[in-house]
Amino acid sequence: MTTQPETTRLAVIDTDSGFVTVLSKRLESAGWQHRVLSTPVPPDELVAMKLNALVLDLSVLGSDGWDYLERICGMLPDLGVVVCTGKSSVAQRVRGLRLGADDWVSKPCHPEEVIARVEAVVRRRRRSRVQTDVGPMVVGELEIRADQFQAFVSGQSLDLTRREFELLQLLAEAKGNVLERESIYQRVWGYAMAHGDRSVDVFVRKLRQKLEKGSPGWRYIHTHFGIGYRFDPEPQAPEAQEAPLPPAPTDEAEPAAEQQDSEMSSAG
Amino acid sequence: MTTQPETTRLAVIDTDSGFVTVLSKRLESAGWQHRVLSTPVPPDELVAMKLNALVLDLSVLGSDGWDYLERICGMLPDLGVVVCTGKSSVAQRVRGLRLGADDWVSKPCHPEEVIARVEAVVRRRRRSRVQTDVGPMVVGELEIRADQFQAFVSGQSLDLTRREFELLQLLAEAKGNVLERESIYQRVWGYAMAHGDRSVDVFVRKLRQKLEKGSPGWRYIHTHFGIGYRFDPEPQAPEAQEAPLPPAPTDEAEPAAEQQDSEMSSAG
DNA sequence: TTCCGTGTGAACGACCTGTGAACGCAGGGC
DNA sequence: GCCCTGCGTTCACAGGTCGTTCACACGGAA
Repeated sequence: MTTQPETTRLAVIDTDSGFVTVLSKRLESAGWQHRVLSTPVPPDELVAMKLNALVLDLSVLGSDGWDYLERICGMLPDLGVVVCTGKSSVAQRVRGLRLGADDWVSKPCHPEEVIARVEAVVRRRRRSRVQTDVGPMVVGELEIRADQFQAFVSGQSLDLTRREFELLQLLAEAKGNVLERESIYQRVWGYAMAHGDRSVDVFVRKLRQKLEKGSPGWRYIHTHFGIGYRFDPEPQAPEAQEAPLPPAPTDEAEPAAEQQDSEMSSAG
Repeated sequence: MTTQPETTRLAVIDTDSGFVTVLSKRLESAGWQHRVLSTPVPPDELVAMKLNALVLDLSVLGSDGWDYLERICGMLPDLGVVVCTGKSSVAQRVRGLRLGADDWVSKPCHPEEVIARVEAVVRRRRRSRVQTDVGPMVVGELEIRADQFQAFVSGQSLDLTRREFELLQLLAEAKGNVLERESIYQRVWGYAMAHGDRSVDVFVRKLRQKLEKGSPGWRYIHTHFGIGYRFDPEPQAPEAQEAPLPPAPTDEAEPAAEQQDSEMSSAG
């Protein structure tokens, strides 16, 4: 779980158009955010790109290559750097690695291997990074904090259980899109949903209850009949609702619950 | 954290005596602790060696190589793995890297390059690790001194054992964030947590006992059901405290820094 | 209308966590 | 060499929480 999307942001500095084209195509289909640069970019600009990794052909830089490499690695210790360059000697490769490169591949090389090596570099960097920087997500009155496995409304926890939180997170990340039950189950529970399983429905109900309790006046989860659910925060009654108060947390005698889904169950 | 080993602990699994001899000699003069193994060692034993890195010739393992590689990488996510093997195809290299290897070198190769690549892998791992070492950390009534492997309350040691201290330090550094059991185990014990292992719980209990003894009236470790633990010092009973000390007003002494969230209280 | 999908409440059981204690191992003192 | 002590691991039990399941009521679609 804690599946934060974590797409990889990659830049390629190379002038070898054939190689770059093939690599780009492959990156495209893998869904990586990437950018091709044919000239050495000042380290400051690289910083601004917020990259995860860099594929660099040293030959683009001529004799300044070593300096550039060292500067980059010094300034961006979190950046994964894969040097991908033509023929090289052992001494050159060792020098590059010692200057801070994470890997060194010699052309000609297969794009798939380059990608696999970048993945390995990024994977290792991510794994050892302390995962503190997951920005909270704000939707409607909600603040969804992955680092706390919890959602808040004005600083107040909704007391979600783990499953409830994971469901909410999944729905919120797909904001606006309808998710089928099977897909939800698959991604939250981790395996295929058995036919007739109502777990998703039950959890949606629990989630709605807690959302309603913590953020009345908003509707977050919408049912799509015969399909599944969609997350989309909507203020419900534009007036008289925004008071940040929890006035009488007694039982839900919500008067303004207009159309459907109020309580039915008399025999409850 | 986990402190010390400035030196790199490396194992080499290979039967190529010529290569191994040259490599060993070079490692020797570089002052690395290393060990050469000519047979595949069970993953458990590798764990016990507390390695930083492993150089592995897949051909030693025959067709079990992939399994072995995957198992090792799964069990020891912090271990740097460099596959160093004979001829290989792109597909094989990609497979190895995807299974968790950090690098792949094809023989024949220069020992210096192998060392440089191991260095790069280990560096990547260490880089993000250290950073917050030196200054004593003050949280609540606690003073956590990494240089002493000990925590104090008004100068009085809590008599933490090493594991207890490492657990406390890890939790405290992640202050405010919920840490999953698996993550805690991985980072304190150094390898993947076996299913059903209760060690983390037991140590949390021991830690809580010692914290309660030394700093009653504060709660430090909070349980998050189904997830793990969170460190956040909270004064428990604002009154009835002897208020003995003016805790060093350094940076961290904020008790109620974050909005408190619910945590599902154990024992309460 | 009928059929099927969804909302709802409740109850059961599985799982999770706290806790105490026993075990095995390693190191130090005698 | 032997014993003692400290430490980390493992086991068993207790209590609580949470997830699943069931039965039924409601609502949309044919």
